[in-house]
Amino acid sequence: MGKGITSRSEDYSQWYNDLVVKADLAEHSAVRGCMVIKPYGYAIWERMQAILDKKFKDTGHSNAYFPLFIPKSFFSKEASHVEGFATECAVVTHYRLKNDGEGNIVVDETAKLEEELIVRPTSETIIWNTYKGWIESYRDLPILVNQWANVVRWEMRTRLFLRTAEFLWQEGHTAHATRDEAIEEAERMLEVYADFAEQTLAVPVVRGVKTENERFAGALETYCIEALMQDGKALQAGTSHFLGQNFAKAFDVKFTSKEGKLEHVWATSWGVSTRLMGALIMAHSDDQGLVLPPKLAPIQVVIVPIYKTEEEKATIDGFVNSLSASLQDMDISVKYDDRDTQRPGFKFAEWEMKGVPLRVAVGARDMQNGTVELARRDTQTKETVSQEGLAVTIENLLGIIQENIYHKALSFRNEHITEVNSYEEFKEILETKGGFVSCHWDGTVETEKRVKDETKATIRCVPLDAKEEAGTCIFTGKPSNKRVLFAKAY
RNA sequence: CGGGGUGUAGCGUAGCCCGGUAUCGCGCCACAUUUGGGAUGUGGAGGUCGUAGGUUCGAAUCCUGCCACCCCGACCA
Repeated sequence: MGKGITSRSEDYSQWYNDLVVKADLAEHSAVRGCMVIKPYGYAIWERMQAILDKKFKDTGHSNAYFPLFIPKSFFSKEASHVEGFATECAVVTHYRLKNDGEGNIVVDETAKLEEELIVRPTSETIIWNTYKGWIESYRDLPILVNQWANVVRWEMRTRLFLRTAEFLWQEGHTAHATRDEAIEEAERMLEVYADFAEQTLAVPVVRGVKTENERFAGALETYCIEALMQDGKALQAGTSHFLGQNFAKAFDVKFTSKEGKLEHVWATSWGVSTRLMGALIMAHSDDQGLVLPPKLAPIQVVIVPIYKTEEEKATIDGFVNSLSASLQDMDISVKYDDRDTQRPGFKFAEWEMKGVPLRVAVGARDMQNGTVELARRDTQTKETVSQEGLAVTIENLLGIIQENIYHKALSFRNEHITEVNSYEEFKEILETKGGFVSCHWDGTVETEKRVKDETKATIRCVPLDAKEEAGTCIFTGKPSNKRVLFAKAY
């Protein structure tokens, strides 16, 4: 690796790719713009899924599954939604292949579909087409459904985890009787995401709403969480949309209210994807490799034995077996790396690369002294501790590591929110320091676009906690009543 | 999709300008010595040089098409 992450150099991209590959998370597939998620990478995704899924259930949602293919006509029903997705879809036009007689498999032109099928770029349309049949009365509402699925967007430019042609995600699609209830749902799910990012991923996020320009195609309001990466660029980590009645109107989904009136339902959708893996990697990792917060790490503790003879190994095995059992009782996942094909130093480096939060090294010397060596991945420090009460020591330390990783990321993020009051200052900060730039903006799409053209920075969000404050737009000088966050983004 | 770059063993590469069947390192296999931070020695295996054509007595090398990947731009979770 050897390329400094903290330098904010152009090597950052290369560093990221190397890290992903060397930490054994993913690789490019033979299929354009797609990726292969390798077992270790997928284990991290499964942790995310498990934790998020529980949060969804706890907030009253159920999982369901809808088709991968969406008839083209569904797409043209919601005008702004079409515009947002029309240019980036994979389209199925035929349903049969044949042998051309020369040993080549070719598309059978006679097997052309009447109506093309779109590989879902997101499922609003097919889900609302389905919900139409599920909803008649206010008694059928709310519908609180989530789907774990893959989606495809034919992106021009791809990047492992951050932007791949196919990606894994969850998408929640809810239907409500009232506007307020739908808004409440969208805000609730944003908070679920924000809490997950901060408490589990240890990635601090800014909660906010998108400007009209950056809003989801078909939404009235897009709530988002924005994270900051170590190179000073922002990353949208999750979104929750208040869709108003747009999809209900497009798909004619009506219900009879308590008052006996026929009304269109109110909708939300929300999602996070394997992009969170990218956020995790770029927020915490260093030149030694991945740094995983304990709550997410598939392996929280790795134990490496150090021995010369089989007798020593047997003694260590006995100790490790009982330690592992205690840790597992505490729901701490343990890996005993007793491969005799690798030396200890190699294992140390390998598990550091994979981001295991805590390493326990036990040798003959330790067995005599009744100690072990604990090595933290986050601080790269080592200490020798007693074997007595070790499981509890480890449990506590994992908690401390989780906190430390979060606070490190939090102070970095806070140091990289810079308030500016002039366009010169704005450009200066973007060029030299990066991060979020907090400033006044006149609220127009035009200004936003011009700033983007000139600086590549976009409005990441209008923070939900932005305080009322009289000011003037740094670009046009027009009045503004709150600050927004600009940044260069992934 | 526009501009630039790169494709040579599992990985990273030299060779290409100036054509003569491929270099080095890591990794891999065997054995020995090793084992508290990525071991060392000796021996060994592994390559349709991205792909399809063309030029040539002869192509990794020159020419053309195609494909993939990387970087920049437009687009985007």
